Amino acid sequence: MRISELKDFVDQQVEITGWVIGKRSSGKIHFILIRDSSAFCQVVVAEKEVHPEVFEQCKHLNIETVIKIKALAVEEPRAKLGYELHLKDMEVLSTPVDEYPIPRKPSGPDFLLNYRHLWIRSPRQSAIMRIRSKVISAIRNYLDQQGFYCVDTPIFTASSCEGTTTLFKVDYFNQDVFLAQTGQLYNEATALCLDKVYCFGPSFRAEKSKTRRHLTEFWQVEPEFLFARLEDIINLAEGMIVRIVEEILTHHQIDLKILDRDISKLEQVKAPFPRMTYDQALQLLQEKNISAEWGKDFGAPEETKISESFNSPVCIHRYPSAIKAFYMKQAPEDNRLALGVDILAPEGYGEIVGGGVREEDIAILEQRIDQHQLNRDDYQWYLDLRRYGSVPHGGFGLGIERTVAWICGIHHIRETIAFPRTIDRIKP
RNA sequence: UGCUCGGUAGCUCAAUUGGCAGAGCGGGUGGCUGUUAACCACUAGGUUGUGGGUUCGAGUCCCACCCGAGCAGCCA
Repeated sequence: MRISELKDFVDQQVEITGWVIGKRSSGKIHFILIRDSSAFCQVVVAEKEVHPEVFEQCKHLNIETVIKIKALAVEEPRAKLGYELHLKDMEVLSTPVDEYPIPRKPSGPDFLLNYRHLWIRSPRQSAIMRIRSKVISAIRNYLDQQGFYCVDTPIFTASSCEGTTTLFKVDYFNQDVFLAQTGQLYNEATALCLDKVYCFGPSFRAEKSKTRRHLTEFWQVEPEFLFARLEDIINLAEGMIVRIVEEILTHHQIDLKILDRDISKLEQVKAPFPRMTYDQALQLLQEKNISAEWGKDFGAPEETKISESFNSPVCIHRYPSAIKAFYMKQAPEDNRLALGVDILAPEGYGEIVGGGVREEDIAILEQRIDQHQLNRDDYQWYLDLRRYGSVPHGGFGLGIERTVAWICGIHHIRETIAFPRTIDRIKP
C-alpha cells in the first residue's frame, strides 16, 4: 500500500516500502521521514516497541536507504498530511553505496539541475510530475469527449513552418531538415478530412531565450477544427483550462499541499474568462500608468500587469496583424487586426494559449507569405489546402509547461518537465 | 544576443584596508523518549572557476577566457 492511502487505514497495521529522506533522533526515539511513489510521511521508532536490532539499524539509516516497514497508521495533527506511522518492524532492502549528493537543505538550481535524475525524487518535484501527468490526461479526455481525433504530426520537417523562430537543424541522410516548432500546419490538413483534430507533442525552438518561461524543447497540445470562429476557439480553450483546474483540484490536493500552492487562487478560476481586445488591453495598461505603443506585442511586464487585474485567465484578441503569424486571418471589420487570441494565466504566469482563425483564401495567404518574406515553394502543400475545398478553420496551442507552472505555482518552467532542455543544458 | 550579479569544503555561505582558509548543514563518533530544515559535543573534509599580470604578500586589485543566475528581446 501507499502513503497517500494512509487516511483509510488509521489505527491499522500497514506495510509500506519507502526511501528514507531524512531522520532525527533523540536517543531512545527516532523520527524517520520516508517517501514512496505517492507522498512522504514520518515514521516514529520507539526503543521499547521494536526489536533492539531494528532500533540499532534505524540509527544508521542514510538518505535513500530503501526500507520495508510494518507500522501502525496514526492520526497526527502536527504532520503535513495529518498522519504518521509507528514502527513495529523493518527490513532494509537497499543501502546507498555513497553519501547522497543532494542535501535536504536548499541548494542552487545549477547544482540541482546537474543532479536532475536524482532531484526528481524530492517530494516537490514528484508532486509536479504527478500534476503534469494529470494535466495531460485532463486535456486528452476533454478533447476526446468533444469529439476530437488525436493526429500525430511529424517532428522532422523540411522547412520552417512559421518562419519566425529559429529552428534546430538536423542532418537527415545528408539533407538539412529541422525539428518541428509546431504541428499546426499539418493538422490544418488533417482537419479537412477529420474536422476536429489535435496534436500533442514536443516542439523545438532554437532561440537563445534565457528566461523562466522558456525551454528549447517543450510540449504543447494544438487542437484545430473546421468552421471555427474566434469565439468558438476561445470557448474551447476556456473549457479546456477550466477542466484542467477542476481535475487537479479534485485529484491532487496532497500534491498541491506539498507544493504549498494557494488553492483559493485556483478555485477562483471559473468560466467565462474575461475577454478584451488588444485595444482594450492597451487602455487597461494606460489606466495603470504603463505606456504601451499600439502595434507592439506585450512583453512579460505588460502581460503580468494585465493578468494581475483578474482572478481567471484573461483572453486578449484582435492583436495587430503585423505582429502575428502569416496564416492568421485578418478581422473583416479592420484588416490591421488579426482574428487571433492569446490567453494569459493569472498571477503573472504569462501566455499559456495562442491561437486564432486561419486565412482560408489562397490569394490573401500568398500575399501574406510574400509580406513575411517566406519562400512560396516551401508552402505549396499548405497552399493546396486552400486550392481544394478550402473552408474557414482555426485552433490554438496550449503550452504544457507554462500551464503546469501556473497550476503548481512554481517559479521556473524548467521544474515542470522531468528533464528540461535549455540553451546551455542538455545533460542529464 | 544585450544588461546586471555571481563562481571559496559534498551543499549554503562568510573572510574588515591586499596580511594565518572560516562557519552552518551534510558524513563519521558519542549524548538525549515527541522531533518537524531538531539539538549538544568531538572529528574528518580546501589546486578559492581557468590562464596571465601587479605586489614582499592576492580569495580580495587588473586583463582575458570559461561557467552559472536574474532580467530583457522572441515566443508556448
